Amino acid sequence: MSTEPHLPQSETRDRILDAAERLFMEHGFEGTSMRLITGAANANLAAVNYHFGSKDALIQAVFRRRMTALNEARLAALDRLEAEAGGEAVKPSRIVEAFFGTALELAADAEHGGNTFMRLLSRTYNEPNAFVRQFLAEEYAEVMDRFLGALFRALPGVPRDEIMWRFHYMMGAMSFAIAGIESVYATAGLPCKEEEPSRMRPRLMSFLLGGLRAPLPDFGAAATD
Amino acid sequence: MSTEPHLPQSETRDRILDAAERLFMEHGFEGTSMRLITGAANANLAAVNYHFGSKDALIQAVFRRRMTALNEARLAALDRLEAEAGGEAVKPSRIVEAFFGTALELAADAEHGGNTFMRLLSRTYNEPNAFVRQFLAEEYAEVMDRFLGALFRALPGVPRDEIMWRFHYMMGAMSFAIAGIESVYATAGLPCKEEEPSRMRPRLMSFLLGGLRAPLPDFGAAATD
DNA sequence: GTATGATTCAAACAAACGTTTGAATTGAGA
DNA sequence: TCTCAATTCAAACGTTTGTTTGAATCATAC
Repeated sequence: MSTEPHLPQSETRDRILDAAERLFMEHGFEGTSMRLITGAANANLAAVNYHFGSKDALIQAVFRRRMTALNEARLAALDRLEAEAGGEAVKPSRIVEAFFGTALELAADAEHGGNTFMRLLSRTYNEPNAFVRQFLAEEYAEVMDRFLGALFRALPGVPRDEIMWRFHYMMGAMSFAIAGIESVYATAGLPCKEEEPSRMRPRLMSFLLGGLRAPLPDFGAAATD
Repeated sequence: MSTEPHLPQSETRDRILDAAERLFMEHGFEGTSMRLITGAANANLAAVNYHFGSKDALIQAVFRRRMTALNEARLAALDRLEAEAGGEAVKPSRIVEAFFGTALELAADAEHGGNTFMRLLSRTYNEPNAFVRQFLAEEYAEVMDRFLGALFRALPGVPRDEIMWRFHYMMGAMSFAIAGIESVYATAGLPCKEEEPSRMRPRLMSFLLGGLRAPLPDFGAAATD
């Protein structure tokens, strides 16, 4: 109150961030107007430009708010594993657990918006929006370097291309896991009850590890097929 | 020319569909204006409304053009497998090959827009746009029914929930495989050369089958963890 | 040629967009 | 009470949006 200048962290700012996070997840960036955001946040239309400067800056703020914490948690988990291993290579399953488990924990937190954010993040992977992608790539740079490097060391016999692609596939599987199952199966007359959060983690993790451990593809045989 | 009324399948119509397909893939539905589409298609602004009626109708037309063929090819492949099996259950790996292999073949066709469309389709999974989702769900209904049913028969010991989730995960992995790897790893100083199309299929298929065959998750142990 | 239906075109429409403005309102310190 | 900065607000800004219009152009059949 005394040392800090004047950063009441305006309650309005947070309401706008929460509303924007949810609406971006539901309708995308271009599909969400400032009037929709400020309306849902019970704020004046001009509030976004006052607090953030522009819509683009708001988008970045929405990501920055959670992304930093997520990536720090991931790096901390990897640090812990590498410290335990003490020079030895960390087991691949532990590395995968550290990366994707951290994300799933955030996605399981529905009360503080973690789930909303992870669904927004999943959605954003497939939106080649120029500056959002640039922003995400910068945020991910160190994390990717560390985790892929750990996997390279853990799987010295496996080509690095192969590891990167499998990691990429795992990201896709996680993305869909978080997005939920109702997307396509809803109208199909199939039972599609939503996943209980505590079941998602072991379910997905088993699949991911199965995929990671799969035998290497035989390009020679398949190329002529 | 004589029996058909007047359907010259206006060359303009196709140019608009091609341009829209590509631009929707790059910028999303809301991020792509009619002026951008008609500009890229060398057509007049009013041409979209003349040939399709509205922007929403154009979106549906873009999907309908390829989706029907893709799903028919999938069903035909499954028909073939079931005929070969002659009453017996089809091997899970063959079922997965039929569903995802068909999609990958379309994605490998870069010349006639198949690749563009598959990337658009992947992107659309994560866009809960109301009426596009409805449209996709209807298009997928029969295919999902058939393929999941075949998997249920092929894996009688596995809970149906588990099969549906793993199929969903596989869709996510395929989605990311088609979208390409450069999304996140670009700025990270990692080698991220694009995949040669012929290598994508065995690479992804090996991962998918590894995930499908993974041991079932142990919910009991993990729930208390 | 002339008529007819299909297609293209430039121009305009109202609505929604992100942003800016300048005056109100607020709240704490002097 | 007065001050001053932070915040809110209604109103307007100039663009861009999807769509419509009515005349021009094209191609074909008579």
